[in-house]
Amino acid sequence: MDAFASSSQDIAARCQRRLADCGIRPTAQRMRIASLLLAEPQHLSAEQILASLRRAGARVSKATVYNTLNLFASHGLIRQLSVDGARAWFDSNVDAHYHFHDVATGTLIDVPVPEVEFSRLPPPPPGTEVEGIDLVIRLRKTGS
Amino acid sequence: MDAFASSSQDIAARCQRRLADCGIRPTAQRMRIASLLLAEPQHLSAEQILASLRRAGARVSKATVYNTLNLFASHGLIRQLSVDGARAWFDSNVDAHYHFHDVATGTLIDVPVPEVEFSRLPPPPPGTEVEGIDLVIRLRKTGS
DNA sequence: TTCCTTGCAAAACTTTTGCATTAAA
DNA sequence: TTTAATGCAAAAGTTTTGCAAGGAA
Repeated sequence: MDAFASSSQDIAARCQRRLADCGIRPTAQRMRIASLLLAEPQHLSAEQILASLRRAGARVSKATVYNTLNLFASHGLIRQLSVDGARAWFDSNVDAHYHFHDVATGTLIDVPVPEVEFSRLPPPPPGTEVEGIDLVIRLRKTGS
Repeated sequence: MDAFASSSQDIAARCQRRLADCGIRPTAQRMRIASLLLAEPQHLSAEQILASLRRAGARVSKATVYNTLNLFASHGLIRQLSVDGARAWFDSNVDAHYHFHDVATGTLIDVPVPEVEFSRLPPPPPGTEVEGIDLVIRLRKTGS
């Protein structure tokens, strides 16, 4: 089942359901942020989200954007990425996957799990277990 | 050849040589930062380095620590890591390797390249080539 | 009402920068 | 002496927080 169904008019309805499933009250701001982010798999910064909503005429504050993103992330609706130290990226695709990172442009591209296979991985240290694997394949322009 | 030889008294001498090889003037502050960082493979934040040097009685400013770390990184003497969004970590091991990351404690542990084997990797998008692979294996305490 | 959410501004943090002073070659 | 590095303080950028006001149940 795909979290990003292709029908376009009822994104709001699906967002509302997903928030309800998490016990998150669907306020106007939260719905707008969810509708933007969960419309398709993408990577957005807090600032981009704020700018996009403001451009669309929404009344949202920076604090609410951050609060909401942290709230969503804590409920597993989105995932926070640390690819460069400069700022956080919020990934609306929470299925396991990896990333290409174009260092020059900053672009992030999803890499589906089946495209990477590990034939060998180290055992986690005693007393610990693997929570997840973050794989970033850094890209540069081909020097032809 | 190991960048971290085990003789202890001449760390300074080796640092001086490594700076000279990069054409970096070996000032007092740079030597202290290099001696601390390059003494062994480790992961330190700018703040940790500053605190450690001050504790040892060195006269160093925060600006110089940052300037120096950036300078070292740009010459490939150290590597800057982005594992959590909170701050940058500076890795004195510049040989290719991966990391374990204990999310609870923040601890980073090196994973040597031979302990990971990829049997499948996606081709880089057209016009790009792989610059490097950042692999972070996130760990949590075992829930026994 | 009662509790939760929002917005604003200020604060907190990390990192960078401008500029006068100091140290290195 | 000439050039580059340092320290300090201020600035810049991102994220968090305190608190009064607003909205939902």
